[in-house]
Amino acid sequence: MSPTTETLTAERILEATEEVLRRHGPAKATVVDVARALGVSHGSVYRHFRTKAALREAVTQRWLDRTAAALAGFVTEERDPEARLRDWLRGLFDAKRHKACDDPELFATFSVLTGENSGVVDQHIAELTAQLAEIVRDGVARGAFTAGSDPAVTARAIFQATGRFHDPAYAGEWRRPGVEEEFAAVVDLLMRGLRAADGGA
Amino acid sequence: MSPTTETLTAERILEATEEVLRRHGPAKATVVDVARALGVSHGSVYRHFRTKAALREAVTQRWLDRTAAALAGFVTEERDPEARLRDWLRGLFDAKRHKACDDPELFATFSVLTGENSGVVDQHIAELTAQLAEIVRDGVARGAFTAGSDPAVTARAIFQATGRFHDPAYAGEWRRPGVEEEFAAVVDLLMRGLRAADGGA
DNA sequence: CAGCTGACAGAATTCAATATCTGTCAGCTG
DNA sequence: CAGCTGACAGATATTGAATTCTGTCAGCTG
Repeated sequence: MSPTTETLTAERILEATEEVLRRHGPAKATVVDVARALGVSHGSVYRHFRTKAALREAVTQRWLDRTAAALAGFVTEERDPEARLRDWLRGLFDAKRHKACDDPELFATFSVLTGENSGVVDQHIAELTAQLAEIVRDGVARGAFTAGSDPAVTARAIFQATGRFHDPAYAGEWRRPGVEEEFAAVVDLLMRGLRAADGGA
Repeated sequence: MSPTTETLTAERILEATEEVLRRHGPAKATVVDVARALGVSHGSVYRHFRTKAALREAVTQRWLDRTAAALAGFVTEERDPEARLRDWLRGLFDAKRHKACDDPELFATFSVLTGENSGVVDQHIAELTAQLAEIVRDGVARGAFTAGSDPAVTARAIFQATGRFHDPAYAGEWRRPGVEEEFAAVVDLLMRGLRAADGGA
């Protein structure tokens, strides 16, 4: 009765766990459900993940890593740093907003998971701000930006200042009319603060 | 047995309700408790507030109004607009942070209340951004700021960009070492974006 | 013998019975 | 008679007994 006869891998378990979470939600997804979906006993799942918490953490990490990977492209491009920075911020906002608006239940599920796994989230945020710092550093090197002192500090400030447009806590606001304008206003203000004093004029 | 023999006023009920909330927390504070604290029957409380929700809403508003009033001073001062803006933002951050750190339980209670009363909170935020807009408008008039288009839009952007330092959702972060620097970095970036192009040089 | 199974103990959740609370109102009281 | 009381009905919350889940492990299977 197994869905497939492939060997049981961590990857397949993660896949099944995501599916179970999608179907049952975070409160009712059990590891027995996951095992059933894979056609194995739940004891087998524990061979790959020490605890249910570890399994959920791994799913969370996978999810967050996908987002980070999608944004990495903007970092290495050969283009105007300000444009790249704007695109990166917009990319993050759009990605989150689409997830939140297209499938609110799934998004709520992952909001619960991220709430449970602050360590993984901290790591994710560190990765994102590192990407931002890279763009800022490049902008400073090219004379497009004036980063106060440390690009990493500036990057963190940019990330925090735009929190309303990527922190799941604010997901409810992303449907409201006017968010677009609010996003633009915040980004514009930040970009003006970031531009080199000579203004590129 | 009444604590006092004064007539029962809305004000006295609000006072007692705050006390009951402080003692019992938001989940266990009942209107019977409030009535008992005042030495009256709970029916009397309903003479002044149609529902328990209305009572809690009024308490919430009182609480938020106090914060807003404390900041209003910075708006009308005759000083460098940038300094006033910085002081206003710091004032908001310090006020919230002290409330959150000095009495975490009470702060949690009010976080629950604000979560219940989004209408009142929206009004409070509108008032705060109006104060900000006033400072921005003044700064533009004096040639200290370049507000992109509408001071109100800029004010909203400033408020949202500093959300991490006043939104109760982030209260947990306010104890961490480094918040001070993060706050400074965000505010500096915003101030640079706000300053007139001539830089006041 | 590497990997899986399924019975098991203790932890966590559900559910229904019970207790408490909200909001109303007829009547009391000063 | 303006304002308060307290009994009441329906709604909500609490409790603890019964179910379900997690995590382990001795033994089965290919």
